[in-house]
Amino acid sequence: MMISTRGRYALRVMVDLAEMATTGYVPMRAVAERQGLSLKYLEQILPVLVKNGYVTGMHGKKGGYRLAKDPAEYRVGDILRLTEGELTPVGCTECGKGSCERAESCRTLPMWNEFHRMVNDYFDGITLADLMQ
Amino acid sequence: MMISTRGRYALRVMVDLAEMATTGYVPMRAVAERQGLSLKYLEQILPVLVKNGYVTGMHGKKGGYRLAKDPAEYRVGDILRLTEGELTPVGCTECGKGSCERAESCRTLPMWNEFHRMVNDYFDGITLADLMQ
DNA sequence: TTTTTTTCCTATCTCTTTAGTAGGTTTATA
DNA sequence: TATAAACCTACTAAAGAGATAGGAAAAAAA
Repeated sequence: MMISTRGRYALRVMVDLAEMATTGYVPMRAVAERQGLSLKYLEQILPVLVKNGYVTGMHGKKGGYRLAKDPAEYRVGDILRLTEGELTPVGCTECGKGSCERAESCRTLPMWNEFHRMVNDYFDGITLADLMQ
Repeated sequence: MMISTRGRYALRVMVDLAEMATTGYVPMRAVAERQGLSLKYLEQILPVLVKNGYVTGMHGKKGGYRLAKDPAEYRVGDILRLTEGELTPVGCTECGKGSCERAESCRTLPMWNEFHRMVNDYFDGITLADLMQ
């Protein structure tokens, strides 16, 4: 299983925030309840999104979260890469470095590289706006 | 990481067997050495391929393995599904059953389903023959 | 100024998977 | 009968998945 709950939940949260955009700051407690997810688990995922400027977090009473940009500005690929770590479906294509010394002669590597590209392209072609409504 | 060493090694072994086709039965010891893989680990993977008629195993001296069919007859997808278990990149699309009760209203599920289909189609479109030479 | 409500931070835990190692049994050839 | 191979089964160490838990900091309301 390549995409874990971290990335999937992050995505569901962000779509939820997108759909509740008019309501100002949305407390995560409400999102967790609507989505049937563990609040404590989500609290662990969200600071990453805040730090990278994807959502804005507001402390205290009347606080919560809201999207920092227009839903159409978010690529699903970016959100997944942020929450899951690099989207690397195969060990061979570990980001950047050619980790395998057999790379030159390997019969299967080109296939993995193409797959890696395909996966990232797929998710980069979808925005939060596409997932809404 | 979605595709583990089991499936990747199985594939490399089968391509190796395909390229050594003229040599009769090829002992796994030789394949392991050429590919730089643990013999003991491969010995654990190969019986599955034999049981499903992908390769033929021959006991004893002068024994070894060889492909049961023409390289063009093997789809990479089939080999991976056999050695890895179902190719399910996302928990939501667990084979057959709609495991999630939120399926109806889920904003992200269609994307995961489409992704699941894409992954399987990709690997089903490649044969062992495509990987050779 | 105190209470409440929220984000945020960090530690811990259980279960499963991954990637092997290890040792022995069976089978066929020389 | 010796040898070389497939085959079978158990074990293990490390990592990752999917949380739970407890509390600190901050901001608004009372």
